[in-house]
Amino acid sequence: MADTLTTAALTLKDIAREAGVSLATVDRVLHNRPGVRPDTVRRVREAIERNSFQPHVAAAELARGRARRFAFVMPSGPNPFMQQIEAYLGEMSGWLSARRLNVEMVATDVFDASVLAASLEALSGDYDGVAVVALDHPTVRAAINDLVDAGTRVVTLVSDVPSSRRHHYVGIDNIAAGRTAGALVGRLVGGRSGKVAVVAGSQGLRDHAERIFGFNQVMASEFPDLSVLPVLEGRDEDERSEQLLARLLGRHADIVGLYNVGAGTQGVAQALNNKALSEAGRDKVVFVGHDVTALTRRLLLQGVMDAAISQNPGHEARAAVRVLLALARGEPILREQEKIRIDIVMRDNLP
Amino acid sequence: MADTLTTAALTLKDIAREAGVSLATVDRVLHNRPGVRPDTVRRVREAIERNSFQPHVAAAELARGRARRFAFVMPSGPNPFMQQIEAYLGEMSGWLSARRLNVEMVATDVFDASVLAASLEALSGDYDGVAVVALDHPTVRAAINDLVDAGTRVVTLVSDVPSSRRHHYVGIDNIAAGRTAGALVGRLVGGRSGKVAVVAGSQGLRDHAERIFGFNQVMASEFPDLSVLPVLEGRDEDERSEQLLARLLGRHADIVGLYNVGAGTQGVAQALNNKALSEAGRDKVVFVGHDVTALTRRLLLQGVMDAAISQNPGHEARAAVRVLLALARGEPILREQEKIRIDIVMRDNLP
DNA sequence: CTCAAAATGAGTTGCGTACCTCAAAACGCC
DNA sequence: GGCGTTTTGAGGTACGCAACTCATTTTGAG
Repeated sequence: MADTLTTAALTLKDIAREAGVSLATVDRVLHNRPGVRPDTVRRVREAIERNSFQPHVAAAELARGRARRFAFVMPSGPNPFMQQIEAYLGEMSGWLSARRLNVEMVATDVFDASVLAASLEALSGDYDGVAVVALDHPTVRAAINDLVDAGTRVVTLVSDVPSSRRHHYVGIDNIAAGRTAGALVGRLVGGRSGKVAVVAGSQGLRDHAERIFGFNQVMASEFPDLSVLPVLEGRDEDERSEQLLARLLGRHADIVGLYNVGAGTQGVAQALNNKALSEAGRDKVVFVGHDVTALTRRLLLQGVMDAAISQNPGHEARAAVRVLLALARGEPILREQEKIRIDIVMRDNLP
Repeated sequence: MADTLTTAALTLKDIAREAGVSLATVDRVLHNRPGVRPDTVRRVREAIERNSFQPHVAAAELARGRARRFAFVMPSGPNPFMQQIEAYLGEMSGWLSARRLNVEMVATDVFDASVLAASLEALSGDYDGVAVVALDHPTVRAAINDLVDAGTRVVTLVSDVPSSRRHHYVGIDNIAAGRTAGALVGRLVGGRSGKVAVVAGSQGLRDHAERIFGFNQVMASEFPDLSVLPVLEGRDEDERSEQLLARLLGRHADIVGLYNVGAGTQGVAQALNNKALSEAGRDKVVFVGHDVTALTRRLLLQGVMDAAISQNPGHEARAAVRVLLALARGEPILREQEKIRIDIVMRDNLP
């Protein structure tokens, strides 16, 4: 009836006895310290395996004494999504200090490869772990690899550098996110045929490019009645996005759907709400965008926006910390837990 | 540039000095032990506040010695959703044993109030925390309250007993889940008018009843062109669900949408796939159901199912453990982290 | 076989807290 | 003021591990 999921609590002493060596030797093996014969190492490792021994986290943490230092390297501009991540880190402060973890925010221009790389290099040696919103660029990749070589744990956050040797990526699969947006626009348009507009920050940004790729994939294969118009590059700025989109809406009377890939949501919404349009008796344009912010929340409730694709910023913040901590402790990572999901948020499941 | 989120590491000794008392007195205050004058208690509490002191989790954990025992009281039947929860708990076994946490599974008939209550009462005193998939019934409520009074931490899992004094509920808002299902069916039907079928396990189950309530709310207010047919009670059984639904589909040629509230998904899908129907040249029925399992995953990929409302079972399992642990340690709960979201899962964002 | 180098054993200290004991001091009551 | 009671102080031990020292044993090269 009662089925236990955990094993008895062994200690290092038990392992030492099992392996027929002293505590000191087990300690050497456990921490990869030199001066142990390969054969002895094997014996100790086997004893650890055989008993599926887990060092007591609390004891290990207590014994090492020094606190751990983590750095979060984030964009300096006023980006609501990044501000949310910071806010959620702030909410964890009690959790962090109870574990003697120091988390520092480092603001930098993440869009300038050399500036970002310099910021990363500056952290070398001082930190146990670094989370970075990374630009995918050779210079940045090199800086990340340098950090890793220096023994610092590195996770990329939101935006990945797959070619680097970062230990982990905390963020969503942006191609799948684009596909999801495509499926939503297609389905919510509801059988009408017509054109679909796409507004992005820049196609040079890896995440935006990937989202557009996924979006087009789905539109082409599953919704032949909808044709996707060339991407508007709004640079994530409200004014520019509004102007570009307004012009496009004026030119094409049969736009039935809209995918806003990045920020600039305010401008996009404004262009859609334009009086001239509604007076022309047009159908509502299906509007799918990204992220749940105060603005998109309002737009969803008002019905201006139909769905938001979201990556939970709180989850990302906590996952980054947990992954860095697990890496530093040498604990396994709970992949399922740290995986960031693509959330579809509509009015009725607003978090 | 670098902004730290945590404070200096104080110890109990520092607090004792600050408050002008001895370590022993601080300890007494911290653990609500008797024998301290109210005035002294206040002085100590103030010193703790003033320095926002946090006991070192690792040290506390190490010092208390004994392992903690948690029990998960779950339905005994072969329910895939519950099996997933168990599986995810199994995946945590390393994490658990590194923290000297013992988690035991207790299978019982959660649909029989007196049996469930007896199972709960039997746990009294032996466990630090209990997570229970609870039936909302006065007898169960009393059993939960008894556990709480005995000092055991109790969280309800998946299904809540709001009137009890359980410390926390780990699960979704089922009314909102039903609303979300309604919005999805309504939107995905795409402007067609017709009838909508609803299949539930039983309207006597609190979560099913709440989902249906939310579903009807949205259908009535937002989709006047769709009329909801009386609920079919399939008792979460495949065969029964299939028969009931097949009969309904035969009677109403204009069914355009279907909401499956609980399990029995296999049967529902079979009824929809019936040859007789497809040969009649009917439109596809929009099918929205719950939970991502091997089956619903396949149905989504095949296009039989259009969307699944999901509560992440892995998240629920981990959240339950974390909440119990935080409660036992007297740590604050990260509400944002432990909140279970209503996930909308379509083919392209299948996890 | 010899001897230096490598491997190992034995032991210590300290991390911050929980939990306990015992003695001393402060207190309130008559 | 004396008494018993309550409150407080002082101190110790234990938890499991990291990190270190130093002595001792084993090993392999010459």
